[in-house]
Amino acid sequence: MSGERSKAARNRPTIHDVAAAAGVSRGTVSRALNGGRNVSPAALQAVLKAVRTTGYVANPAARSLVTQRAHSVAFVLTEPQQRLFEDPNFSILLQGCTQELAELDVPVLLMTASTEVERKRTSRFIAAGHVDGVLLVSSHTGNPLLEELRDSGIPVVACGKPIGHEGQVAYAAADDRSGARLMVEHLRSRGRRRIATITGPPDTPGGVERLAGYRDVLGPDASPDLIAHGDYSRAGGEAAMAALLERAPDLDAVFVASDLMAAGALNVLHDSGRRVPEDVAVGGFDDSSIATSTRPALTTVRQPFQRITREMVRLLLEQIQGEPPAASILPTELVVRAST
Amino acid sequence: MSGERSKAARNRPTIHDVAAAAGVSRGTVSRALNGGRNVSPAALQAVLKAVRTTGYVANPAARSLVTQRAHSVAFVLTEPQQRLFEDPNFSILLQGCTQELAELDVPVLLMTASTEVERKRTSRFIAAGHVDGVLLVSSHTGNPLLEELRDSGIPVVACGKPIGHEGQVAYAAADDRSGARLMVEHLRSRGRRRIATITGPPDTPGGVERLAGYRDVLGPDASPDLIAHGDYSRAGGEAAMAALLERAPDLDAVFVASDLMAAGALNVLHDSGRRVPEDVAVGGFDDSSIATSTRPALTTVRQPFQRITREMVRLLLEQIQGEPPAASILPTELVVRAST
DNA sequence: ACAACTACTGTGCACGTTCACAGCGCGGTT
DNA sequence: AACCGCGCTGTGAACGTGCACAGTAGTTGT
Repeated sequence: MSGERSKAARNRPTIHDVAAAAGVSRGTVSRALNGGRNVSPAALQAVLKAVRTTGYVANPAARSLVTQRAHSVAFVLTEPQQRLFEDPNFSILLQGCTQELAELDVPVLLMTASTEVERKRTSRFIAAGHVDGVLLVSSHTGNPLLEELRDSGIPVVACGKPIGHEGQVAYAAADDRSGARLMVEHLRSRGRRRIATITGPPDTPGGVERLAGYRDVLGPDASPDLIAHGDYSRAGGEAAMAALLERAPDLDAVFVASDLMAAGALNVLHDSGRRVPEDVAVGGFDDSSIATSTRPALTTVRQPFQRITREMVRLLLEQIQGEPPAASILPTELVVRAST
Repeated sequence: MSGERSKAARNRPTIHDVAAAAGVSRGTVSRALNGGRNVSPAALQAVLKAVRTTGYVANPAARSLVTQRAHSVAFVLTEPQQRLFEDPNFSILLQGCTQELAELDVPVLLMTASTEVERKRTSRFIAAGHVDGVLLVSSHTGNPLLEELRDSGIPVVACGKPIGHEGQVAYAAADDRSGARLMVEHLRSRGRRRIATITGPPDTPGGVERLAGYRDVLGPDASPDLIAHGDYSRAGGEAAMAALLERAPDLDAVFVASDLMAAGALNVLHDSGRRVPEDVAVGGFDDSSIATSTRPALTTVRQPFQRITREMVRLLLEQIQGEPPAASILPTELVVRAST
């Protein structure tokens, strides 16, 4: 990254040029542009006009250097890269956070930390002060990155409850447990009696909480035969569904802990000759774009992604302002479609 | 974004601290860290050790200020936001570019420009010098952003041929036309005679080129009845398929210009009682993650996304170094699965 | 009348780095 | 012996901004 300066960089007007054009001093220009307090109306107008004529835009590096703030935020994904484009949830979170922050003129840096090398790089990068805070999308517990970030003192907001760090790390999450209860109660109300479940990984909050909600409703009916573990991937959903059919061929419903896994489960049920929902009812979780694209369309539990991203951003900005980390638990909603 | 300084920002070691710890001067530390030329082995070792003990990481803002380089790059998406999580192509491009650049320690800023407001914001942001270059993912022609960027003189690489700007703007693209030919020839070789197509929007390179490839093969057989336009969305694919069935109920194959639209078309064919591939063969384009998740799995044309992203990054870095914009056209490949 | 306050303005300094330059010692050539 | 070139080193300046401070003019209060 060296060589000729681009046309954009060359001759870019500085705050001095604006001051000269407006007939005031640098300080006045700076004040006029940052809040405009203690600036006379005449000076303010002159500055604004000079900004227009010169095409001045403040140099972010110079500003960062003196304010000790990067004025940007990192979105860090610790999941395998595959996930970003297989599971729409991640894109939705990314897009929601980006949009939310764009309105505040805060750019989002996208970083991944799925391998050891990437984690080191990301960690070092963040430690360098490139960003003021981190939006961390990492479901698996035990990832060293979270502790590294916490130790470095940089504001962090996790998406989903950070198991083992509750109270120390801010987070926003849907109420997984009661969402799962909603779904399982719904399946029961449809007359289903052999309700199986495909869970998320046991080291993720969604894996734990959604299973807990399932157990809340079924109690002793939640036999181990009816519980299979998935990894939130489509292939994982397929494998888990196949295992369930092997162990409990008489099941008449499945609550799947994510829409993507549910789509995999639907394919396996289809291949096994079972009709959905006549023979087996299928419930998902997320209400992602997948839910309406399967045949039949998925009954699912809606995660309020827009509120989640809004809360993540709010919690992060709060911490950047110096407030202590907090948490937000958001309600879920049952969305009934054709699969139950 | 003001308030207390975070723990990370407080007491961060500077190059002075490293110099003091190593018993050398700032200049020597700087030289040792940037290439290490004209530095004695003893000094180099001392500096490296001091860096380790102090935990020094260079301040990016200070570096940017003096080098006049942001050392970062923007990934700008001008499509409707919906697309980012509906169509895996965008996530793949994003993830590919991010990974490619991460290895060079260049962070990627994600920005959208789907509305007028966003475009203005993004344009201003880029003009401010936050980034050294732009990876532009914008299929529709006539977007003012491209001209704004070109006028500002910042290096830009488009993904897909920028219609009307060839030769002025660098780009990387798959060879859409010959890819389409591959698919239509394949359908013919399967004995299909009434081959329809669902195109992309006529103001996109994929919309134009893939249709041209279809016409190349079919010649006079490409009757208007057999051509429907989609918008690269799943819903668009559904609508186009429904229209085709209306106009040409005897069709026995469809070449769809994207996997996502093809998935929509499959659903409509399924709902209309037609069997795939027995009654109607369906070919997609992209070989995205969707292709293996439909039932039946999609025969499709593989876009070499990894090479595309690699080329985009290469072309961008070249321009940042001062070289003129160039273009890369990459070959496609037919992937035969169950839908044909 | 003078002091005290308010509203506004200009100036020096600092942020942390890179780069150009000058200085140094040392070995080899004139 | 004086000179030159070479490898290495330290130092001052500059990048462009925000902020603290000092200063000025005008207004209010006693």
